[in-house]
Amino acid sequence: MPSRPKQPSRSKPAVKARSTATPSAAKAKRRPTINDIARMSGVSKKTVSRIINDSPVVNEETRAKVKRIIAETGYVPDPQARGLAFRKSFLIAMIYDNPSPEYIVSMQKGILSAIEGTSFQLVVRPCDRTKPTFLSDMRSFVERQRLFGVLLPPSVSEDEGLVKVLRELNCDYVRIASVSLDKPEVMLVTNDHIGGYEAGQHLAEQGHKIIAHVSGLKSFRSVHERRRGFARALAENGIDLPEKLVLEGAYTFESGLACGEKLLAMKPRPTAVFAGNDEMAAGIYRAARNHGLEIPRDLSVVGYDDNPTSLRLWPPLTTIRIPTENNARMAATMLIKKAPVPHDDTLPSLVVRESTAKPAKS
Amino acid sequence: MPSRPKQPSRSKPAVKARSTATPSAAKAKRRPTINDIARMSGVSKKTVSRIINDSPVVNEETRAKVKRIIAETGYVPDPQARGLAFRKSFLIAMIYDNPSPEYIVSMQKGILSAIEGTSFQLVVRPCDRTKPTFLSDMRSFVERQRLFGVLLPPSVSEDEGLVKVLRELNCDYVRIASVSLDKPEVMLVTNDHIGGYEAGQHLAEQGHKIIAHVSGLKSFRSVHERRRGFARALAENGIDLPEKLVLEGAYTFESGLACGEKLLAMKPRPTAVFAGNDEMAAGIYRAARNHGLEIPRDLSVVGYDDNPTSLRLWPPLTTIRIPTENNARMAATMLIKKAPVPHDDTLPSLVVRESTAKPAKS
DNA sequence: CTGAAAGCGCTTACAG
DNA sequence: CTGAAAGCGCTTACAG
Repeated sequence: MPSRPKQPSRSKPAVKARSTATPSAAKAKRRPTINDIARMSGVSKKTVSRIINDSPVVNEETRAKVKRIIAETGYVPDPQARGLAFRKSFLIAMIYDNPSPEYIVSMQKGILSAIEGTSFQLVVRPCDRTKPTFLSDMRSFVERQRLFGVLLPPSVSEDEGLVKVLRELNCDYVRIASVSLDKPEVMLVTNDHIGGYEAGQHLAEQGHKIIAHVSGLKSFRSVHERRRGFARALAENGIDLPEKLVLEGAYTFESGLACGEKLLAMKPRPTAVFAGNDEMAAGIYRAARNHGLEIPRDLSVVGYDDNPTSLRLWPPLTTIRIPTENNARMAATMLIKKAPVPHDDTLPSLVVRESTAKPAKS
Repeated sequence: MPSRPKQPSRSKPAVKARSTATPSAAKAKRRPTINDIARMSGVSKKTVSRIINDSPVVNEETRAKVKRIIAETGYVPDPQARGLAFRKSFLIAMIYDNPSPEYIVSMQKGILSAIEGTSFQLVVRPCDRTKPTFLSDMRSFVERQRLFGVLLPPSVSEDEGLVKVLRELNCDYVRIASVSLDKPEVMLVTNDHIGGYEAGQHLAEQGHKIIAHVSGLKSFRSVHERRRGFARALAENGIDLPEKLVLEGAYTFESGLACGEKLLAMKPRPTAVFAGNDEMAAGIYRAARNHGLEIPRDLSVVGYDDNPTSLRLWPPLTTIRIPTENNARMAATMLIKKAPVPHDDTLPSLVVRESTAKPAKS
């Protein structure tokens, strides 16, 4: 009912009320601008600007006074105006093609925690690298938004064409990938070979001899890295990983199921399998069920990711945990600071649950 | 190695090269501005502005000519400059507190598909309604970014305090909720009572008589709506839903497990249970396993959401599918068009899989 | 139907 | 160490 006029209108029409303003917010108090701060501080707006941007060449007394007034008024510079003058927005985009909701959300959480309290905002931008217009779409997106920078998780982080476009547009980026593909200050390496190694080591320690691997699409770098580490662990334990025991899946449940079916029809049957991710491990669970096999008694399974589903499955899945959120936080911090950030907590690690055991006596 | 100087420096320092510019992009061609278009078209920038903003008061010939030049040059107005002049950005924020990755990603997909091809971008903003600074955080976020609008999925959509702040700041919004809480043009109602009804009807049709319900936290509207529809279906089939067969969970796996344990210890034991979401249904699966019970032979289970895990479980879960992505697309379209959008495809619907069957003869 | 002027809230480039 | 002027690329308010 805020629409009933409270006073007879004056000769000159009243200031146009904002349509949805509540009556209580009688006259929405205008936010202070840099000019207000300058006037209140008795300095020029340029000096206020210097203080906003942490310029060192400001008298400490002046700085203190202006900062006090900024704090008192609650002044915050307008990101759009700054962006326009800087020719660069305060937007950071996450450009991604990984379809996993858990992965996407973990990434976003990490980025958000890194930019919390800064002027940056996170814009999300899914993409399809196979689309013919992929590069031109990305170019116009980055250019129009005058992005401050972009974060590139796999597999789009492996796209050299995209990276070339970003360099041309002078748009900062940080790539997250299983192996180093760029200068250290723009790379966050997830070292997937270590995860693969841990999986192989665990299975070898259990005493398995016939061990299979269901990989993702071989066009992804992570797939090679995981397999490489896995094979190395087996080799160190004197176990062979023949080609026919390595099946190429596609990081999906369905592909895991299909590869699992093939594997379990083999003679001799593998007693253990390392799935390239948890989704495919879930598919292998289904295949085992279809074959009347029990996990881990008849088949040990190791996944990769440690996604929530891995705990919902029965038995709970032994898997490789990747600190996605932490990696994303590090990468975003690198982007903002424009420098490598010391990080320890970014290595994949084995989580032993109940899907692995010694092989049955045969 | 682009850093090696190619020519002796001249007396006056050369134009500062952008640090990451590739040598090939010798002189990055400046993007055309509204001034360029005005000059090339022989009109004022105000007229170009009118055309950009689809003003009707432009001579058709003029409009055609300018549009042609815009197309030829590939001119796109700068969103930051427009935003500054409009005092409103082209950013749409999704403010959310629902923790489910699948839900978050489905929402984002729907919103992104609605804003594709527009000047809008999606900014993500998780929140915590229980934080004391929640409202003031939201206020400064919306105010600083001069948000075009926000999308509010449950349960933050139920927060009247937030909505009041948005109204005060003159920030458009659309709320997605299980039941109508606002004017139709800012509400997308998901009608959860229909989903609950479908679940109840299905279980009743199977012939169950002792049917339980594990709900989410009662502070959520969806919880009441789902229960209400469920109870109505049972009533229509002459089945009672006593208080003691309704347990309050928290939409988590763990709470589903705990409630499942309680339910399965009851005598007589319920032969069917409707879980308020799939996560809790997965917890009930685990409880059934702990009790040596088989689904659906000993216990029928219906979930809600139809998330990916529901297909990974064994047996695959009968559940209520909610068209989250479509709902989000509708809501975003409403926000942009500032009007209700005709939508049919937004009702929850039953998906029958293998977790429900007739009760065993007792 | 069209345009010149002023302004959105900042920063850069240049002086002093 | 500080500031006046010009400009970022648009739109509003006002004329004509």
